[in-house]
Amino acid sequence: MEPGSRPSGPERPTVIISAAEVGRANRARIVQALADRGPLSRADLARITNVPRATIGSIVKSLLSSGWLEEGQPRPPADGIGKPGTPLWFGRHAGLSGAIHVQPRRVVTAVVNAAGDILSTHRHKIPARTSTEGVVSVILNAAAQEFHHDMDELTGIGLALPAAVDRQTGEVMACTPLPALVGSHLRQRLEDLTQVPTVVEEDVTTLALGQRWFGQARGVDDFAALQIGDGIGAAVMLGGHLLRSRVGLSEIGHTCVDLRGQKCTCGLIGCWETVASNNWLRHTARQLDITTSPKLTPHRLVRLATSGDKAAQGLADMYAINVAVGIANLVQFLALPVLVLHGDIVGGGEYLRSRVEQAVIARTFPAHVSGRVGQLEIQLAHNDADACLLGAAASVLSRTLHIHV
Amino acid sequence: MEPGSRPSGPERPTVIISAAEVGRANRARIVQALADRGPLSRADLARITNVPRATIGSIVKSLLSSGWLEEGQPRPPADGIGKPGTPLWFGRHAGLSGAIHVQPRRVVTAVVNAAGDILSTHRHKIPARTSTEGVVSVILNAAAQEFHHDMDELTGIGLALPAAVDRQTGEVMACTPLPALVGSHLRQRLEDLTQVPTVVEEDVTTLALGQRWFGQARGVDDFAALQIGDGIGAAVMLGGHLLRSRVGLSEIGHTCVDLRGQKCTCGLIGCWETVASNNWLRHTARQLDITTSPKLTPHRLVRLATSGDKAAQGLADMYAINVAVGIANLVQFLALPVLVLHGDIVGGGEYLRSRVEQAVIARTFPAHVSGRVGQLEIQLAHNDADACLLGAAASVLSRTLHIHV
DNA sequence: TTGTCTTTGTAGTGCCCTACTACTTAGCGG
DNA sequence: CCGCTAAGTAGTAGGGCACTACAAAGACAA
Repeated sequence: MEPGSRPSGPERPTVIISAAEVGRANRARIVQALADRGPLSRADLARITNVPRATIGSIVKSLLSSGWLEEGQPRPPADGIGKPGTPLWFGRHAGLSGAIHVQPRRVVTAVVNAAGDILSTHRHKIPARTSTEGVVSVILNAAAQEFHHDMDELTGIGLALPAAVDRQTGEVMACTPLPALVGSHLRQRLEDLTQVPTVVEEDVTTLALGQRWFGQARGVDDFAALQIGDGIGAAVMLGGHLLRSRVGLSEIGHTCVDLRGQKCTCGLIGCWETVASNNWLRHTARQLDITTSPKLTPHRLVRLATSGDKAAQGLADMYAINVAVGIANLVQFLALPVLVLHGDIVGGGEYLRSRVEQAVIARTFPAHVSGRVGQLEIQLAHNDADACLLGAAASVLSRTLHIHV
Repeated sequence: MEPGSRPSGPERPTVIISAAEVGRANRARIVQALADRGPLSRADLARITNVPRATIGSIVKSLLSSGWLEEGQPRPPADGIGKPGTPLWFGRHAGLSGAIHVQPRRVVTAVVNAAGDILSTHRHKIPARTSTEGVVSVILNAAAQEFHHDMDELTGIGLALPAAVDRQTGEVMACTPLPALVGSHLRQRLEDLTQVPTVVEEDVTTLALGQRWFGQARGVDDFAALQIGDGIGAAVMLGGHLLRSRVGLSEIGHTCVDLRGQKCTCGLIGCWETVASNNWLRHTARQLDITTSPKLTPHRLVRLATSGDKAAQGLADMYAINVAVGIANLVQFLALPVLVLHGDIVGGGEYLRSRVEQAVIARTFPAHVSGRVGQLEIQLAHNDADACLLGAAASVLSRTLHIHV
């Protein structure tokens, strides 16, 4: 092959690793190993990483002196033989992140440590129909109040937005619930205010990071977090890394599952969202003469179904199948063994979860589901309320620690 | 968050980076930078990597002495000012890989260097209806013949199979065209024969690697290679890494695009393959009374269409749309800017390609297609014939060089 | 109480690798 | 021949892990 003209991809700069970066990367790995597995002694870490204890000792020493880790009370080994190891765990003020979760009607802020403890949190209302400046000032004020105590301790601030975010600049590209946020230079303004590095992420992305660092997917390298409600979003981790293109948006809710289906609000045909969103649920409920006084949600649907309403049971089954179709596509494509559900669908509880799981299994090859992989697990998020907040903190950790050497 | 019980994911071992690994990784990055961009001087490399020239000098020195790189004739810089740089490029016998491409009816072998030059190649027939032992012995003999000259120079052997392969063991899990290969311990037997480390990959995976190292996607970090013919397969690179779950198969051809569609041979409903495979093409042609004496292929279909056959034109449009639906899903999900097509569809030429591209654009959001991303590009593979062979070699390079530090 | 066994944590040295500075080499043009 | 620019190279410094040997801490038995 002649070394002639080449296609000019948007080039990722080639990186040469220096000794100092090795140190940073190794410290980060120790931190992540602890986050994944809980408190461990130096000897435990040495076994896991397959390096001499002395090496771990020196890495840990720097983490201890910088305040990331603390030594616990020595604990005798399981078989009672040998010197007790000293468990290492995060200090209460280690790896502090500022977390901001912007929702359509309010802003929630928190300070979170590396162990995932929420040290403080507050809520702030966003007035309806507010200008860009109005929304931004609510967010900035919320940040100023929440963070002013620990401002110099914060390693970073994470911002979870219900919006499409440009990965390079952090700029909001599109935001249905709060259109005012588009082009608001939010990251820059937060950094100007706080002097703390700030990372802006789409909310569903933070869900995956939050589950990975602090939640049900701790230590799990291959899984997806899905948010299913008014719309559908997903973030996938594969090999411990988020799936994200250098540029452009992930719109799994607008992938086609129904060639000859309904036209979606986005203009395309047969999007997954056209058959598995709250809108579909309400529209179909009306067609089936299922009426609930407030707007129908998966939660209310399941209440009806479990109270014996046949039509509601039928609708719940259809909804489960429609949700499952998109999930099954994800599983067929990427062979993900774990999926964590967030959003309104969580209100459907075990009733809905089991039906979705069965439907996904029915729509995927057995190889992914049984055999060596173990069971395919579809889980409901345990902490759906705080998930984005923890996720925002997790994105700070990922940013600071994941030296992708 | 209390460090209590954790889910036990199939754990990726935590790795600590040593100084020696830094050296290997940096040498690998220099090699890849050259493969991506063509011959470069040390100073060029230093600019690209943003490190001092002296550092590059020392890295290059070891690559020169180990025979990977050679110095070319010094070439004066573009503006004629300053000392001419010495271009570095792969030696003709640098990074030799053995490549084996197993097809349903034959085995093709080759020796390929790091520049992607095929130094020698041969074909061997596989007799019809052969036992496991029969197929294996054809492959082993082919390897023995092709490689016995350069056996100790080979950095590895790459094997591209039309089969689902277990990522950990290299064992064939399923193989429709050659069922005899299942459980044949092919990798082990090749390694026993040659004493050279061997990597076994599904053919479509090697296509992506081949395009990345030697083909149209050189230097491109985000793209997909698709094989569209009797079935549909895809391999995706994101951020320069292959998308692959730790375990389990990627079956994008069996993702659902048609909720209420036909039953697929795999047992699921509305798989992409049910509307975009050669089988669909032939079945629909019969329904439309389009007849060709031998079996219909995209190539023959386009010949009919361009010769004025209205029915064939209509069928080609439908085929393009059906192919586009699945590609559009991929683009919506992962925002891939480049897609390279392999397989029978390549026979459809520009006529078919442009129709597929238009249909994909019509089924994706403008954001991915225009704007900062640049145009969405759907390309036909230029070297479809040798693609898997080069891909097999590329998978060896990826394996030997991609120290995922 | 003491010695043995096992395991944990730590010095201290050596090696690998990149960063940095200063120098040599090489071509061009006046 | 000199000045200018850029490429390539010693040689030293420093960061960081590997390795070996050793001290420390508990369990247990003589």
